Amino acid sequence: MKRRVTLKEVAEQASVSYQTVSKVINQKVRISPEAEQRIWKAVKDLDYTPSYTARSLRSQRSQTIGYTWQPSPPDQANPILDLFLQSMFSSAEQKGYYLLCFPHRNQKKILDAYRLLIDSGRVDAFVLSSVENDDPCIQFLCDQNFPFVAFGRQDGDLHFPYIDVDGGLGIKMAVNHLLSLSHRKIAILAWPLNSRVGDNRIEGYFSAMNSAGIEIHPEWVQRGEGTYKIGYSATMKLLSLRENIRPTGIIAMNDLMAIGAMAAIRHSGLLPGKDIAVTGFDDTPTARYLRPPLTSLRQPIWDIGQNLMDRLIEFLESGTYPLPFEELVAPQLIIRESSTGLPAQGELL
Amino acid sequence: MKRRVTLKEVAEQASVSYQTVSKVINQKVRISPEAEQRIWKAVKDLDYTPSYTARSLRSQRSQTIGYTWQPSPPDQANPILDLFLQSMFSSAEQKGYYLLCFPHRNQKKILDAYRLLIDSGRVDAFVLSSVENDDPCIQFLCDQNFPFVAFGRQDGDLHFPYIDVDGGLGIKMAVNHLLSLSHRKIAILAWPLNSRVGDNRIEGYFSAMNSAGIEIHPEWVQRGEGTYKIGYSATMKLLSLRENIRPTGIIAMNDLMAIGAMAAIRHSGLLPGKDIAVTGFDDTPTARYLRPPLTSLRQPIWDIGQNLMDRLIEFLESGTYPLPFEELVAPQLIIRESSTGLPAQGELL
DNA sequence: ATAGTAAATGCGAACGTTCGCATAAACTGA
DNA sequence: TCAGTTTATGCGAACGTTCGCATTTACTAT
Repeated sequence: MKRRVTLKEVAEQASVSYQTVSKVINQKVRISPEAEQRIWKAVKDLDYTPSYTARSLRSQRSQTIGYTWQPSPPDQANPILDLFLQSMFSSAEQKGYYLLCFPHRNQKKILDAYRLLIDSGRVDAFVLSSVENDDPCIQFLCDQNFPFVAFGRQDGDLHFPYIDVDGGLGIKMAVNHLLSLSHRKIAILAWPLNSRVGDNRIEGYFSAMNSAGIEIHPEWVQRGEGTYKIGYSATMKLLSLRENIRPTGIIAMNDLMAIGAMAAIRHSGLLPGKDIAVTGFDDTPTARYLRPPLTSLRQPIWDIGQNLMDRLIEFLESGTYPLPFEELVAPQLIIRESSTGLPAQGELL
Repeated sequence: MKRRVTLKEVAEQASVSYQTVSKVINQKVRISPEAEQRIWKAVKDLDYTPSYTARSLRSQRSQTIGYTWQPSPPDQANPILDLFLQSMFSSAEQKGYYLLCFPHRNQKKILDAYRLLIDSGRVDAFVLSSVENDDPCIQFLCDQNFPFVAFGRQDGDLHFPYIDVDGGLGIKMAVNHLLSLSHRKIAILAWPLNSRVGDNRIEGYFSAMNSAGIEIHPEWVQRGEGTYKIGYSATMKLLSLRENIRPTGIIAMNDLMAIGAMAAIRHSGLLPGKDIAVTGFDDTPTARYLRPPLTSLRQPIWDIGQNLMDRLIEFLESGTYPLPFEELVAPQLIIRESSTGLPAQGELL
């Protein structure tokens, strides 16, 4: 490991004061062309790289953005957040920022982690994802007036810059899709009460069904954790309803529940897609490889990550957030055989 | 945003010099109990947190580890690396280190990124993954004598600390599994020539087949990128072989190719699992939800990430790597219906 | 020519630590 | 009791920058 090249050495080589070199490098001052020439040459010859540490000690900025996310259980990896990460990187890198990732254990410890990162001056801002109502982190960062952007919104009085996917709209699209295929008895596999994301999404179901003038039978709303198991058992319940209210279409709030639903349908001697239409949410990589391939809602994750990062950096450098301060984007319905019963065009062989 | 609390303020409050406070905090010195008491009280009262930046400027260490990985294409997310990341975080956090992630574009730019991170003093070490032969990053870091550990090995003279999964052993396990099910004509969907990982894995195929005294028909070795499409088309070729050499078992080097293989088998009017046994590699989350569920090789990613990180930090703090310097770990064969034709015990409903 | 302004560069200080050495105080043992 | 040793604390410097102000030099306009 070679020794570090400092400003002073560059200055000596270029026969100017080291402070002048600093100014030239940061383009803080106009200087005679010859001197500038000399300085850049010296920088290049010596292969000088500014010390990040010294720079941020002096300027009190770390050029680093903190990010944490819910680790998904090993057997249930979250490809969406993987993509989200990548998109943020690619955006941050171009502007000369780095991402500092740290793990997310229980809610109590996470606040300490934020505090430490802020107090020790390691990060200039945060990105949050998987925002829920009453998320203490949001409250904390707002209180501290520390810069951040969020992937996900929150009900309530707090105002902060976010981008979120309009889950209600997404579900509405799925319901309308089934309606257009002449389904009338449509059930939903929803999340437990009082989840912000879940509430948004189910609202879309109510609204779409209402618009179509369909009365929702209470049994059609099944709630539970978004697991395969719940999807399976809830669907079994639905299929055991008496014939005149037994659903012919099932909307699941994520792909995993939809997969469970399809298994339940098959085990009941029915064909998912043909006899009962199923849709998921997230369009996980698995969706297209299922039998039948799963109709699902895809979120524009890449754009969201890039946008969030761009806005955050814009704020850090200019002091104001670009508009829109809050934004809701629409997911895209990817139609496959699990809802139509027909192989989709251009899909896998 | 409140102003930063510094050592000097703590010192004043505790009526000692600020350097003494520093020493107490870092446990560099013994001091009278009363003074120590006062100092800790002041630290707590003022809610003092050392400035990370100042600290690392002075001590020339950043307590930060750099990590980069190949961004997987959006439609083909890599849940394995997601898990790998998490395991490293959880290990690093406990020791007070952070992970700085940065994206991985083309090979040329990545070297510049390493250089910048090193020269600007932002990281103390790196973790590499997806190591290939002749990886220029490894060469570079070895040349610079900059600390790093790798997930993956390399053929050649370079010595560096790594952990790798024994892919050859994994494939051997899969082949032996099929042999034990009385398959004799076993084909392999392999990667293009001259991929280190691919070469290791196919070696296991050759070796297992040899040990069983089976002569490998050249057509049984199909090569191509590890995509669904290649898996599909290669399997179509295999199925069109004349009956006496048409394989009854197919080993794929990743799950995606195995999925393509199963689709090809089904489209040929055969049943994967029953008529033709198929195995994959990686045990992606998708594997268990396929029809039939896919037999696959699972890598102990979590342990690997933790181990690598522990060893790296150990090195940073003590100056020597704990043994073993190089380690090969075995994957685990997860047996499901795609190879046996029978529903596995304890699997999904 | 001469004050007045603009442009080019230098200088000292500061950011908040850690580190080694110096010093003062207290304690040992004959 | 006094040199010798240990223990507790303080002090100055350094890490490599950036920043604002001071200074010098050159240039304009009367």
